[in-house]
Amino acid sequence: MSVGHTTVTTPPLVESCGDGEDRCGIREVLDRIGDKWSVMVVVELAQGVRRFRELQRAINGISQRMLTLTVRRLERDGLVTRTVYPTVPPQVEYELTPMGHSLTHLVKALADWSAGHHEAIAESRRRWDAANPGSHVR
Amino acid sequence: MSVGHTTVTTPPLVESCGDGEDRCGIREVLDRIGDKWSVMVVVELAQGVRRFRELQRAINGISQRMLTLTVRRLERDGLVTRTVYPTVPPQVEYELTPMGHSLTHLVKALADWSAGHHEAIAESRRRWDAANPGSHVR
DNA sequence: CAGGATCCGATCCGATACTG
DNA sequence: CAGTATCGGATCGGATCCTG
Repeated sequence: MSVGHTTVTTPPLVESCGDGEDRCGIREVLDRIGDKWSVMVVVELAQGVRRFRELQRAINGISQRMLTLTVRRLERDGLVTRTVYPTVPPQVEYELTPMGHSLTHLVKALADWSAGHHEAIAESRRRWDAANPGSHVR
Repeated sequence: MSVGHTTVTTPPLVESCGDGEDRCGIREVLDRIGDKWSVMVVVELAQGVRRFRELQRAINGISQRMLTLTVRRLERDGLVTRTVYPTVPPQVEYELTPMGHSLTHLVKALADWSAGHHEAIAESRRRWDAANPGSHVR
């Protein structure tokens, strides 16, 4: 029990964060899955092997360019394999690696937290926006 | 066991993702904590109440402007409370709300996954970059 | 101390056109 | 089908100056 005037402080969430060098490595993940499309690709590939066009059709709104960039970066990071079959027309299959699959647990946790709080967040935003009309924040 | 020529497909990771409307709500979280500084602020505030300058000193490299914007958005979403003491000079304290604290679990999971895979990712990148010299990806 | 306002370069991303 | 290449608008974020 903390008594008296001492400041209540919980132990660090992670070793050393907040430094510009990202020692805790969180930024590294966020730079990969924090972008606009990576999570969607991971979610889709979590259901099985997919071809390029299949991915594009499944992920509403993604452009050809962004899908290419996204799967390439996921491949570079070892989260996705890219298999080219020398047929005509060409056929390319994408699949999660074991590391990619381990990431789906995190994505699931993300989705669960979202589902559990997005209503409270929306409500908070409504109140804040009503209390701060014409704010540049948002 | 799946036998024969049927495609192996695992059940959906989340209900309905991949649509432009983000029904699974993942984007909502990512739009908040996926930016450059929010996670760092949450990590710092997970340790206790902080004043504006304390946050800025703790988070290496963050500009005044971005700290302001970041805490304002966190406040708007109901993850952080902002308490102004009408003293001179002014004193403003930031603190995680219960919802903000619940988010730290997710951040912890993020940090753990990062720590467990960042070496494998770095290695994968080295190999990919060596195999794809002069690529525009990255 | 805790910001608000402004300027401006960097990056992201969509649209479009072209290719093996 | 599965890309690559290029252009341009929008957004992000840093630097700087100013204020109660």
